[in-house]
Order: sequence, then C-alpha cells, then structure tokens
Amino acid sequence: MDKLRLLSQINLLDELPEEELKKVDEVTQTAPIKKGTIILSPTQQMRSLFFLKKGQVRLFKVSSSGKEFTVDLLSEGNVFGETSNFSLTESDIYAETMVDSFVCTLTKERFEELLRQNPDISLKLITILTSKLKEMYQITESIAYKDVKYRILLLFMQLSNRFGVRSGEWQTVGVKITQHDIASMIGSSRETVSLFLGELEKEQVITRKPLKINTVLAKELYEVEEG
DNA sequence: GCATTAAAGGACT
DNA sequence: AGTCCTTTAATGC
Repeated sequence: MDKLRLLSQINLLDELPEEELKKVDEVTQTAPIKKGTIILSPTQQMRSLFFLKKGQVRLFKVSSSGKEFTVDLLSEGNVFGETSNFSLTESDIYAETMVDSFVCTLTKERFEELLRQNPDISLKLITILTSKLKEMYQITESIAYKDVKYRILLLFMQLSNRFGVRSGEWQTVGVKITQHDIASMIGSSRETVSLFLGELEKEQVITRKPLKINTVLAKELYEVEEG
C-alpha cells in the first residue's frame, strides 16, 4: 500500500506540496482496521487525530436508554475528530468502522503544528467545519419541524453532495448505509425509514442498488412540504 | 404522523 | 447456520 499516495487523498492535505506530505508521512502510522471495530469511545479516548485513508467510519453517541444517534459519516479522505476530538472538550463520542478501513493517526500536537505551518490547511479545515455545521443546523431544524420523509430526503441530499457522484438529475448517495444508520441520523426508527424508502422508490425520487437520489424531484418534494 | 412491537422473509459470511 | 438487514401489519400515543 502506497502510504504517500493515500496521504495525498486526504482532502485536508491535498493542497500540500510533496515535501510537506513527506514530513506528515514520517510522523504518522497507518493501520488496517476491520469492519465493526470501535476505534474511539468515551472510555478509550485517544489524544490523536485520525485520517481515514480508506473505508468508512460512523461517529455516534449513545443515549442513556442505549439508543444510538449518528452524528456523522466519514469517507475516504476525511479527518476526525474534525468534529469531535479536535474541539478541546472531551466528548462522549464513538467512532466505528462501517467497512474494512485504513486509518492513520497523528498526534494532536503534530496536527496543530501542521496547521501553524500551513495556513491553507487551516482555512480548508474551517471550510469543512463550516459546511458540516450548516448540515447539522439543517438536520436539527428538520427533526424539530419536518416529517420523516423530508428528513430522509434532506439527509440523502447532504450525503450525496459530500460523497456522491452526479450524472444528470441523478446523484449517488455515495456511502454504504443501512436503514438503521439512516434512522439514527434523523431521529427516526428503522421500520419507519423502511416504509418511506419504499414510498420514495415508488415515487421514483430514489433508486436502490445503487442508492441514488433524483435531486430535481427531491427539491420539488421539499417545496411541497415546506408550504 | 410516527414509535413500538411482533413476526417473518431476505441477504450476507 | 447463524447473524444482520428489511418488510409488513397491528396497535396505541
């Protein structure tokens, strides 16, 4: 596995010149991690940041009654805790690999050093965090005021914009996701998600295998329900 | 309008 | 074969 090439695929780092990339490479360690592994939990806090080189990771919280709320999905090229660990507060967040993955670790100190030396990376990090914040605002608002069908569409639009591939009016969602995952991201239940996915498929707003969303039809549905 | 429960079928390893 | 994922229907808030 070409470590350097994988590093250059980290979206935060892709603007780094080669020599800087090599420096980063020297202070990081890459490890293969099997699907379903908890790599971060409230009880085993790490003082490092993670670069997800390959695979998919889910960040989630667990309520006192044992229910999971998924905060974020991460795909190849993402850094975490972009959203959790890097903020000073120790948070009760779990990170679990959803597929077999390659994760590389970087100490917080090294990462901060990297930011100081490369203002462009800092700016890019702000951009990433800002757009994530915007997404979270949308999701929380939709949980307060919108129905489940709307929330599913909103989620798909967000995932699709971040991870998907566009071809005309159709966009792939771009991540491997179960109905339980969806439910845990929009504050719903698996069964209800199943019901509405069925409806959305009949209405031809989405397709499954592969999971795609028709952005035009989705937007129409937004407007109807916003009125 | 949706969660919950239950029950059963399908898919993955 | 066993676990995980999905679907469907009934019930009640």
